[in-house]
Amino acid sequence: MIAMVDCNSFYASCEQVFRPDLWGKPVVVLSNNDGCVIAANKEAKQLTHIPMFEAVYKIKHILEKNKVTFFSSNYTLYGEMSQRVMNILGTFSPNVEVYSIDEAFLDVDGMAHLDLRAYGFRIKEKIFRYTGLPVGVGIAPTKVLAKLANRLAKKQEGHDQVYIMDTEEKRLAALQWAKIGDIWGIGRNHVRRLNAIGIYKAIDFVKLPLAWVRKEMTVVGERLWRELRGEPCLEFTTVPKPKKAIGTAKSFGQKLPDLERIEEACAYYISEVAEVLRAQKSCATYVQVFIVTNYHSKVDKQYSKSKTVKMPIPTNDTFALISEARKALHHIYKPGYRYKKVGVNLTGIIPQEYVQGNLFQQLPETSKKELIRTFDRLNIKFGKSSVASGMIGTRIEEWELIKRERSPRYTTQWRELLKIGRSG
DNA sequence: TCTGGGGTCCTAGGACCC
DNA sequence: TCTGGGGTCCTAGGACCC
Repeated sequence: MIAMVDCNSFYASCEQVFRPDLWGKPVVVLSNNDGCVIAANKEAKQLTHIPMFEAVYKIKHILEKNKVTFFSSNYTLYGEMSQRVMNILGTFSPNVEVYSIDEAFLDVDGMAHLDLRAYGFRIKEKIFRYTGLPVGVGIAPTKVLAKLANRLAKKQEGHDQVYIMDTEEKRLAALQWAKIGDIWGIGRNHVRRLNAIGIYKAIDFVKLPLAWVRKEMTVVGERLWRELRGEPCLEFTTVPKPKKAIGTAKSFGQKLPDLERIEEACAYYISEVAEVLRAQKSCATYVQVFIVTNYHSKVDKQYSKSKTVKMPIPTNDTFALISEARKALHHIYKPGYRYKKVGVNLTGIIPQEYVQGNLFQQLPETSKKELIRTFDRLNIKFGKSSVASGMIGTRIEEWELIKRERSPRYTTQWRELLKIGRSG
């Protein structure tokens, strides 16, 4: 059996933990650049039926009328709260697969002697007591069914956030209950195509011939189909695999027509991803750079282009990567457009000890590697970008994204600790 | 005027190589 | 009238997840 534990309205809940004055009140969290709504707590969802990913400026009046508190996203806080939850889960099973910032699978095999229902409640109660975060728990024979059990735990009356799918009757009842789009892995497009042939419930999906599923939904669909029938097909991976791609692409705080500012943002993003690359002790073979204009705009001319370049030798050296990325950017940049975003992507990622030089280009000598290591240590000690490539420039405020309503980083910055007591 | 970011997996076609 | 087979690399797009 596999348990799936998932935090309720995770971002909104994190914000509320530190704001008792907001308990029981509607709260939403906004995307980067405060562009749209990415999380809403139960109260906010009930109150206004706020569609997720709706542009903030379109629904601002609804938020204000209903006194909904909104926050810019504070990933430092969410990431750290997530670690606390995962640490607690580690006390419940030796095998935990962290699936996302707010979800994990627990291997519950070999715990047949336990009362799984009581076990589920213990997880829920311990996490709440230690972190203040509410979670739901679903336990079932496969990952896809555990996700479904988790959904039942939250959506059906009377389960109190814990649901155990431990019999064939319960599995069939769940499939009967679930709409096809409730299934993990079946998104908008597959729902449309399945509806078109008269499939609306999960139970109808598992009755489809496998050949149809395989042909129309590839091997991915086949795995879902089998998992829903109780046959495990998805791996359980407790040790996270090294990333195959590391990228970042953030909208600018304002539209940028000129190459100079875009170059600086590009260099900055490369510094960020190169740091992640070094932290996982890897090197990248390819660098991709892309630029886009605002595709929502009806008045602006549209343009987007990407370019991938191969590094002479796979590397994780910020300076080497910036220099190649810059060439790629020059290649695709065209004047006369208002750009909204530049993105970078490192691919062809290999462990750093596998990097091979060639006859004409030597691997970076030890002193260069030591320099980069010092670079990373300084930034850890004194904060992000304390030392950086000169290519980043000094006018970050002209392109960086906007976070007007960010909450304090309560758990990671001494200066932003929660204060309790009378002011003054 | 304002519309997110970071990922994975799969498929297919074109260019090119031998 | 007839026009290979096996492979890599790159790009692009579609689907999905949180």
